[in-house]
Amino acid sequence: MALRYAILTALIEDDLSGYDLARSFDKSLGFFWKASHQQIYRELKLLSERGWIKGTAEAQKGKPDRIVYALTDEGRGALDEWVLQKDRMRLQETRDELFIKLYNLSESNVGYLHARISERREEMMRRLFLYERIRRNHYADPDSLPLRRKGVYLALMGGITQGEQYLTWCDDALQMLAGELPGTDRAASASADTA
Amino acid sequence: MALRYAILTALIEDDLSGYDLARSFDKSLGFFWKASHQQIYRELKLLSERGWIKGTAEAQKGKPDRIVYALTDEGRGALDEWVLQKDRMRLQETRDELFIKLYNLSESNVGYLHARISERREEMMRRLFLYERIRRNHYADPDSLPLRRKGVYLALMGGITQGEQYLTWCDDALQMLAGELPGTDRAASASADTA
DNA sequence: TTATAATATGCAACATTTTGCATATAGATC
DNA sequence: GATCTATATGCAAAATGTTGCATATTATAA
Repeated sequence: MALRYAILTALIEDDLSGYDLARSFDKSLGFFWKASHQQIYRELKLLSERGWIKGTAEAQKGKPDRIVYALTDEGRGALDEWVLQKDRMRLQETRDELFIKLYNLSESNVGYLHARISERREEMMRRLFLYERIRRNHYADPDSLPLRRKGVYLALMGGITQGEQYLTWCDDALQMLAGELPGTDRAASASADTA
Repeated sequence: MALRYAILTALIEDDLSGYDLARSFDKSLGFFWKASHQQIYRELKLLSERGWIKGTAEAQKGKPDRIVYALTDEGRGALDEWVLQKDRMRLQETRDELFIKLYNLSESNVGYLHARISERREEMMRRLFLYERIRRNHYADPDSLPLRRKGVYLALMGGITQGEQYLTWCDDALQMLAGELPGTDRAASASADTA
């Protein structure tokens, strides 16, 4: 259900095509809600049928035509309503397979898990660079932002501080696991290092 | 797919019934993977048919019979394999409706969103109490733990530090939103406070 | 000149999760 | 005696999300 409103939210400021949306779900809003292009196109069709958005075909030079969607008044109204709906908007659940895997830590997988955590650290670093750049460029002085933008700023800060916490955790975990890695004197599970 | 392995993981140390599992997914492991009892019973049936777990009916005094499940050697093997499987175990995605809602911050919902963030703060506080108690009681000296327990410890610390970060964010957000709440001199949207 | 990449859209099948309902026992409460 | 709560298990349908495939245009690279 939330995807529907995430799409409407993305359309508040700009009219976008499905393709644009798919890319914007890899950036900004996508930090808090991921969606594949298949999901997005399906939802766009439904939203269009409902009259919450309106699509307009646009010819392009050198590229296939595209359908650009704009929020309608109904859509805007539905979005405003949704924001105020309480129902099941529970506390963020972590849902992370890596943690389940950590519950199974053993000599045979410590090298593997160490490598996975390293990867995640790198990935999170890259993501934080993006977040931070957006912050510097658009949210340097949060107090002077218009109200809506303050909300976006808070979401962004949520992402940034969570990312920083994650990096710290990765470092601690890597350090602890490094102390358990099979040393050079024990060749038995050396392959786990490079796997 | 991960639920399957989360269940197997929960069965490593103890034999449990579906009911026990449902409750344990409200605690410990459940901090990292949530599941309803319907999901759990269905998965238990599948796992049983596959031979990864084995159920034994137990008569109880004063309560309906229960089926207690134990991990089989095949199940244990499948779990060990899964831990080493790379495939799609991506970086944790936040997936939080509240952030999408924050993108829609306006005068008409600032009171509502302030209240929701307050609630979450309370909920996270309660959760952190639990985490911290577990930590004190079972993981006070992490370096002396056996290897598998070190993994559980790392997961627990992930939950704790993330929770602490979340609390900090809530405080910052509440402060910023408090400055935007409709004051007593503006009665227009006063109802949003109590809604 | 064939192949690849980026743009742009979409269907169908499958997997997973959520929601609503259903059933049964027994102690505790009103 | 009726109702509530906790224990204990489960089906069926709906909603959501993922994966694999399909198609079409044009620029660029090998």
